[in-house]
Amino acid sequence: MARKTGSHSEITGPKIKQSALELFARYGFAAVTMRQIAARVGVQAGAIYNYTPDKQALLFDLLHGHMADLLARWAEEQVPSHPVAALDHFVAFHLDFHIQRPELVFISYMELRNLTEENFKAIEEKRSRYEKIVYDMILKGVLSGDFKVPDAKITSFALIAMLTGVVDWFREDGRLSSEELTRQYCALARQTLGVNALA
Amino acid sequence: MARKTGSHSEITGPKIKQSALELFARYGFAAVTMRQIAARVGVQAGAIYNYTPDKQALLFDLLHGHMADLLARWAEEQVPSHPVAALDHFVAFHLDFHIQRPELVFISYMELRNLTEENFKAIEEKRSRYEKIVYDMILKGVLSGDFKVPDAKITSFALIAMLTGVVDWFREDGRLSSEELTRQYCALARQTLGVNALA
DNA sequence: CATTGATCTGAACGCTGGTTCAGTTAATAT
DNA sequence: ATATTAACTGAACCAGCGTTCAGATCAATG
Repeated sequence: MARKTGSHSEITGPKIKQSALELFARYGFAAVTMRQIAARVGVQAGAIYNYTPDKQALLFDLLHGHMADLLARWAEEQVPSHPVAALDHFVAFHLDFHIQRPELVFISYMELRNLTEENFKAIEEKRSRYEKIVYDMILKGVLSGDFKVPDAKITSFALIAMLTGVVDWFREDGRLSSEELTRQYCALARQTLGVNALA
Repeated sequence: MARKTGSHSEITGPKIKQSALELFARYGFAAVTMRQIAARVGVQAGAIYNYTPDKQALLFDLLHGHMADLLARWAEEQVPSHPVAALDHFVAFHLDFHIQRPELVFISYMELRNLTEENFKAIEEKRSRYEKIVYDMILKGVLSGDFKVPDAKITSFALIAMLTGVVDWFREDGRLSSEELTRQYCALARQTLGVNALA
């Protein structure tokens, strides 16, 4: 047998990406085999090579696509000019974006070390761009006097870690709705940045 | 050749653990081979099996030892009774402990999924114990009126994520001393928990 | 209906993985 | 000195790895 009825490039291609994502997230890049991915797609291992040059490219495409998507989405956002409103807006955006893609968030942190050096640099560059967005936002609020923080750089790291850490425990069907989650974290983020804090 | 001059069980044993730790942290459990570990120790792969039943046990011992150490150290601490002082104490303890073991912290998060089910449960149980300590601390402060937080459970996760995230970027020889770091994070943690916040 | 090209199979390639073990060596005890 | 044993080597085992490719199959085209 070869080529099953109804199989198309437009179906198999995305299915491979999706299967790779799920398996990488669950077992880790190094622990996942091409045959496992193929089995999940319903195809033999060799067929994958019609869609990707190798296993490494499969990982890189996922991570690179994720970061590109993140930056593109943020670029589309209409960010309020007032620092506190901008913070709320960012918290809502960041949580929403990350909660919708827990697997991508997971492997984006976990599998960086399995990238070749040049692939790693490409991802790192995009990550830095995003961190700078947060840093600039905080710095603006500090300069305007709306935020009071010990150190803008540290706070930017702390804020990102705090928000991104949510994907480790948040479940759509859990105790909290995503709206409620956003509300709580907006309040928490304001406190962390010292909004309304005494001089 | 066999048994090199000066080789002893008391030396090779710890060296294997240390080498495994370093390699797991750098390349990931699944990507590291027994031969790599052995080479770093200066021994053949087979020799490792005089010290550990298999690769899985090597990982489990590292993770389990780490969590046991964390809980044991905390149990030794003299924690102030006042909630804000207790918070400062915890922040200092947590940062200090984690900064001194970045590799263990790293693999404790990364490699959980490479544990067998029962090994995973053993680690998870200890992790929950630690999280409960933080949760209880926060709850006490909320009840006493010293902390103002949107949700004690969420805040405990956020606080841990914020603090533990430090190992991703902190370097002993960087811009910040560890004392300075602790000071900054004590201030940040107080803000996050709403110390001195308006009703 | 015949042909073509995209899609996939199935088997193979060379290699490396974790693990085992008979045998060798060096430290210790007698 | 000799015997004993803990510590280690070196080779082997087999299963499984990523990847390749000649050939089979199906969908689409003219």
